Amino acid sequence: MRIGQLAQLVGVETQTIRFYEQQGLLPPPDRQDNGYRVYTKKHGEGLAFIRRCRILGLSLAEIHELQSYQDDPHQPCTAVNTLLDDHISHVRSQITALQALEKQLVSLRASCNDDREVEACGVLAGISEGNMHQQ
Amino acid sequence: MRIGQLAQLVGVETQTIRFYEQQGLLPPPDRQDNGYRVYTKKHGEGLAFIRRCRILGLSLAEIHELQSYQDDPHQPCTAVNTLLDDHISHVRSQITALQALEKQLVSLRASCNDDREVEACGVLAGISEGNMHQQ
DNA sequence: TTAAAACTATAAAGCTACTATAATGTCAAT
DNA sequence: ATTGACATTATAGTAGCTTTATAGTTTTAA
Repeated sequence: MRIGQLAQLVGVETQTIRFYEQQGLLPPPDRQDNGYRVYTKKHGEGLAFIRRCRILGLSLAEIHELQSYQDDPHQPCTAVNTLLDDHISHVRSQITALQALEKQLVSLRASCNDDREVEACGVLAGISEGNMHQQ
Repeated sequence: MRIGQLAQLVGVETQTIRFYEQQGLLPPPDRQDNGYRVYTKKHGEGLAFIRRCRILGLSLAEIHELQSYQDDPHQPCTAVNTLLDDHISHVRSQITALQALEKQLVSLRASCNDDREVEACGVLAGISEGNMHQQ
């Protein structure tokens, strides 16, 4: 199959496929006489793997790491689990940070209503004066 | 004051100050005969405002928008409040997405322990087969 | 048969918000 | 005179693509 079909199959843009190849995440496929890339089912699986990892929030570097484990199937999978554990704690700390931020924003928003002039806006005043009661 | 002092005062790097100037977020300061930038208290306040906005997660474009409101102090501050409301809902949807992601990751992690070979790793199998029970 | 539409190729720039590096110039102190 | 701390500009790098430009190929329609 050619790049456009693969792209449609997995739901990405063709440029994204070329980009992954360039980044070393997808093996370079064979070429037709005209230079067009020819993909196999294996490529499709590889690409789908990458996309699912991306949906899980893994970075390209982390995906690369997972692929290196796949290439050596008889080592223990501790490293895989550790990678995931690290990622989970990363996601958790992001959540915590965003929740703290939400609190700050909501309390800032409560310091104003819509019926004022910019000059007297509680939100702008709050930011300007640093009344963001941190943490 | 010169750029280094301003940087230390507000807690940013000198390059960041030049960057904000280049992006039109800080007004270009006067220069000494040798070309060095000379900053006033006003610049300090402007920079502090930018930094507090950044801590609140606002983009440079949003900060720019806020500045344009500040320049016209007698219009109603509805737009400011709307900007903040939009940002709050943005943050909330990020939190929601990350919480869903965390669930997915945790259940994926539960499908494996450390005592397997990569070949039998529940995590890798889960990603490969798309057992990520979405949503 | 030919011309347009659709697909492919490469290379390079753009996006965000900086950070880092390079090469150079200025100033105070030793 | 030279070292050190500071300043200047210009350029590239970061992540993960997306967009644009330019060009060649294949397929479809007139």
